[in-house]
Amino acid sequence: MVRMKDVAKASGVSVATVSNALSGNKYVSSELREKIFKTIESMGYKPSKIARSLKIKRTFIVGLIIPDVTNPYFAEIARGVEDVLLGHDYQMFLCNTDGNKRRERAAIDSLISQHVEGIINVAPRSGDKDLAEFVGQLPMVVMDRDMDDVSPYFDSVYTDNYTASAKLAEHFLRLGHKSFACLAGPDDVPIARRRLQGFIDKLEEERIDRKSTVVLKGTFQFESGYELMKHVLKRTPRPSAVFAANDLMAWGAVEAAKEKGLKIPDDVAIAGFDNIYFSEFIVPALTTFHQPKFEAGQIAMRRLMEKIEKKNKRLNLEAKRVILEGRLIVRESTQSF
Amino acid sequence: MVRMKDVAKASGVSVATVSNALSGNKYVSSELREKIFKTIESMGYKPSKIARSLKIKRTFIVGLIIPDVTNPYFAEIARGVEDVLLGHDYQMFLCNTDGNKRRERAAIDSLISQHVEGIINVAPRSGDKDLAEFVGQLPMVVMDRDMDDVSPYFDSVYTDNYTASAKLAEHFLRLGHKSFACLAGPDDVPIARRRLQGFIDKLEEERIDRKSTVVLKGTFQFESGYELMKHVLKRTPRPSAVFAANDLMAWGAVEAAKEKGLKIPDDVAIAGFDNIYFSEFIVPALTTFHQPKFEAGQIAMRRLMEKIEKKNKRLNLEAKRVILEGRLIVRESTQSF
DNA sequence: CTCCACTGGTAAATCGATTAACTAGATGAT
DNA sequence: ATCATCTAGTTAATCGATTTACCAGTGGAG
Repeated sequence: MVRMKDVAKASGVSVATVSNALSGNKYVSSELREKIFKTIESMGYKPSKIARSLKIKRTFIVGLIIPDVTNPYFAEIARGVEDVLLGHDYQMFLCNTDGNKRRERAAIDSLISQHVEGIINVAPRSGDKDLAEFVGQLPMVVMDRDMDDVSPYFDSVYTDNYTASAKLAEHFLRLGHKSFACLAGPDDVPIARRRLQGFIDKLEEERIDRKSTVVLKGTFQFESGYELMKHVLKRTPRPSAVFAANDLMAWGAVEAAKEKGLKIPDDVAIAGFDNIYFSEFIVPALTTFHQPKFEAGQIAMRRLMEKIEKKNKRLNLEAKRVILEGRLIVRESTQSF
Repeated sequence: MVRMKDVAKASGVSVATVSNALSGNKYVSSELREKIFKTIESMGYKPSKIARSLKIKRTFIVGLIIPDVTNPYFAEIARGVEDVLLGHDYQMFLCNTDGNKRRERAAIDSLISQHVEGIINVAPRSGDKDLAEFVGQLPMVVMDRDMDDVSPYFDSVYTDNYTASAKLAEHFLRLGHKSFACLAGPDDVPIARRRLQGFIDKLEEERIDRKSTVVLKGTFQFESGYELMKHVLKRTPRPSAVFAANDLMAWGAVEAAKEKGLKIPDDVAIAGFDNIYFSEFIVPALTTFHQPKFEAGQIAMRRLMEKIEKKNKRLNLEAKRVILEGRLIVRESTQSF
């Protein structure tokens, strides 16, 4: 491996001069600079980012923690994050947690000892106290966690899930539905609770009998939606409208309904949440609440970048919340056209 | 930040002893060891991987280069790679290239200067000569590139695309189809050429008139399949069977056909390639050639790990090719049940 | 009683960069 | 002529670990 020292010797200058020529931090005569660049080229010298990082205490690396890249929702966020990174010459460590608290914790620890400059933590399962432990250790932006209690510590970027699912409820009510099933997410995930609550509250507000609403808890995965829907379809009377906590579950529900020979939306209407890429194309196309995933990733990463800059200037940046604008998207799974 | 030096001072020993206690490389009396661990705990010391890397010349980081995580096919490979990594306490840099040669090149350069220990390069667009430049610089495993010419340089893991698509052709022929359309991948992607060739050759072998086969080139993306299919459906006579170069394109083709009010598979049969997770669930479920994506990621990563180990022992490991076993999966998009 | 091997620990060099402090020479103002 | 300033470079300390070479003390063999 060729080091800066070797380049210096070969071009008859000191390492300091090579370093200055490279960084432009101090003036180096164009004569020498040219000479140096030539030997760098000919020797195939590549500066060691490791050594550099050790000295300047910066790595230009961030960590992205998500439950699962295989989930199109998270994959799109990841692309948004990367999009911003690319322009800044940063690298990204990717960690999947499978929604496992222990793995999430391990990921954060590992990222910290790798000296990442910041972390984007998507849909964390860790409690606020767990996260609070890392306050001050490094900048972190939390996504998809719309509880107030994290915000004092870290920045957050998310959709107002409560209002969003209320809109879905409204949509169902407008269509005249009177009996409902909710395929909810895990109880310990804040956004899952919010989505459920927003939906339920709206129904109550409109004086729908609470007993006419079935609530089942699942895991945000396709299989989960499929299984829960099979249970729902065994009930009599059968609910006429099903709200799934995300598109993957809605999709599973659709499959279960089709298997039973039910017509969607006539026999049963189904809506999801997220508007993942594929929801437009499955049959029937899914009614859902659109979340700007790519943009959310960008926003979160830009915010993280700001925090990193500020931190390096020893400035403190107050924690901030960004509430994303989403929108209801009505498609064939709830309404015939 | 608390350094090893601080821990040493606080426990009244030298840094060497702390280091030895931590690594177990040299014997440290249990008395001291305990004391050291206690102060480490109380001071919240976390060893700097940067400093360690600089000294021992290892980073325990690998790079994964893929066209796009948003594509479920690559996402699954990524999970397979990560699965192996996790057991070895490695971290992974993720780079998306969007199939862009320049970005791929930039990714490799960046990864090298980050001192990754190896790279898994999935479906590279770079030519063999481009890649050859990195031979000897670091271990690399190439995936989804089934050309012989890369193999002398780097390990590779892939499916025998030629034989696989021949099987799909056979399947169509068995069903009695006589006129075909191929929605192929980009011409400069080796596996795209192989898939096309395998299909075409099998047709010829069975004396299908070449003129009855339409070949259109696309981009492996949903939209591309959709657009190409629209062109195909304008032709008279309309082909009765469509082979798309991957599931995403097949899916797009399905949508285009449905839009025209065509029945699948009766009016037109459609098959894809890859068997991505969702292909089982779309309607009609897709006939496709299954590739073991997660397992392929695991295999590639295990192989890379071997190469890294060998390299660190100054041993040379010959380049090797792993041909994966896939299988034909027949579903409703080609055959009514 | 000496010598040697062994044990448990330390001092200091090292990895490859950055950068503060310094220097030698040139230029300019008074 | 003297001193301050500027220019273009160098020397050496530093980042935070690992590891080689060394040392002091102990115990056993001869």
